[in-house]
Amino acid sequence: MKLDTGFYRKPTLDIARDLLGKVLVRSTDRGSDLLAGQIVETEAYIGQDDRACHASRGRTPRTEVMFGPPGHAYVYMIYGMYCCLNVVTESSGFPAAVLIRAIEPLEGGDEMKRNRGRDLPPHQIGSGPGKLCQAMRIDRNLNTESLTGSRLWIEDRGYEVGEVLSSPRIGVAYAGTWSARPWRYFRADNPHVSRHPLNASGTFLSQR
DNA sequence: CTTGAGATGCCCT
DNA sequence: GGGCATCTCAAGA
Repeated sequence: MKLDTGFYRKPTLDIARDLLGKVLVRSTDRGSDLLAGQIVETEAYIGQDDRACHASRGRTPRTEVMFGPPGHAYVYMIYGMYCCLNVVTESSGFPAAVLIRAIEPLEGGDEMKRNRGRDLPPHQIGSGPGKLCQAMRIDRNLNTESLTGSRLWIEDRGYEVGEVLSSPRIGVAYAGTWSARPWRYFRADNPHVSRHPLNASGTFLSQR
């Protein structure tokens, strides 16, 4: 069942943890089938004090959506060529969001592979915030989109999550002491997680 | 396996 | 103009 607004109006760390095992679903005009993937990795960005959070630099056109009501998409472009998907959390006026960092493809895997523009093994389709947006055709046209609408939403399909690990967030070394907070969450047993610690010791297949 | 460089557009100073 | 919540490819060990 589709998550409703109430799911997103909670403390952001709870949501980041609870989104693991939920299913991100995308409905597009092209291709009649849905694209769907299980969320296996997230990061929390919480408030104007959090120096890693885009909203820490104030209320601007880009960050406006984070100050708005929960349950909407915050999609921004990074490095000029990739997009990242966040879900806005907490209450209006308090800027916070959860970055979706990795998904395990469940439906439409072939189309996702085509969207990625190359032939890839399954664990490379959605193992990163830019990768999953490319795979599911998520770009800035979906910025501010409601997650209770018909183009992009998240479902609970009753998946068991198993062991959850946390770590500092990726790529925010500039954020001073805030960079050390363990606000990244990921499934311990899942090879679709980006930069999974087990990859280095060879338990999972290579990310490349 | 690892490391390093380059791509490339937008946001904010 | 500087820097960015990234990714891919090529080269080396």
